[in-house]
Amino acid sequence: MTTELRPLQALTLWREVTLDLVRDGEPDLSARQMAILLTIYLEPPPHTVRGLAKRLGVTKPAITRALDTMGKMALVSRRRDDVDRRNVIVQRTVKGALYVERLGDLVVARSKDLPR
Amino acid sequence: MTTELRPLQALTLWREVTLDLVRDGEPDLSARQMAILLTIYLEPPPHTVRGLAKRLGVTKPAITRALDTMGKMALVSRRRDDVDRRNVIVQRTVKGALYVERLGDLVVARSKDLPR
DNA sequence: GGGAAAGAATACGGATCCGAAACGATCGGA
DNA sequence: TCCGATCGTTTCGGATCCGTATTCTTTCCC
Repeated sequence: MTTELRPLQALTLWREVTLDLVRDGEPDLSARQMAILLTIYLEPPPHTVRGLAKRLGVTKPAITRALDTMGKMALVSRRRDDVDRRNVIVQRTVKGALYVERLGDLVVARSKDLPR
Repeated sequence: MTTELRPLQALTLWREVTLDLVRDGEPDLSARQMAILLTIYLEPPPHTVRGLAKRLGVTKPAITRALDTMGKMALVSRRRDDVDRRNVIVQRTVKGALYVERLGDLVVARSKDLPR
């Protein structure tokens, strides 16, 4: 189906899910980090630093930093590309998959209870 | 209607809207800032620092800082409460209303084009 | 009137972020 | 082989963020 969100419903959904993310105690992901994480988990690999930078419209160091931080959180990992050793392949992790899965459930749950 | 998002649709929606926010050049709002902004614009006033801190489950200085930053961006403004001069009332602005309105349109637009 | 309580802002040390620029490693074509 | 191009990381100065603790003003109540 095509969903038929209206603006007030859309904003309410966005607010409630954001509130859930803020309240759960985990350190917040920045918008960039979130965009990177979801891109890695929703789009087919491989994912490189350069590719992500281009897709997000930000500089490469911004991607490197975000991967550093999310790497410490174990949400993603990095590996050298054996074919072209200049490349770094960004990989999924179990913890990252769980995080993304939980976010999906959160959005679904909040979308079920919106104002008419 | 009650929307019937499925997890993959929910995640795709979240990703695309987040990507839009990252790409539009404006400095990103943190999750906390976003939660504050949407609370101010979606819930009936008055909004105080303490009330927002309690609702978001974060400390008061975190709210003060977020209001400082969003105040510089002209997304919100602050005014002393004349009735109880200890309180600060957080107020909406034209620019903030436009920002929120645009976010709503963004979510609506992205929700119209989700995978089945 | 005076002290406790409440509300918001400020100070602090430490962590993270930004973009631009420089740097090292690797690849590939002449 | 060698030299330019590519890729990712690091460095830099400056800005922002965090929570805790403190300060300042105002209010409330005995």
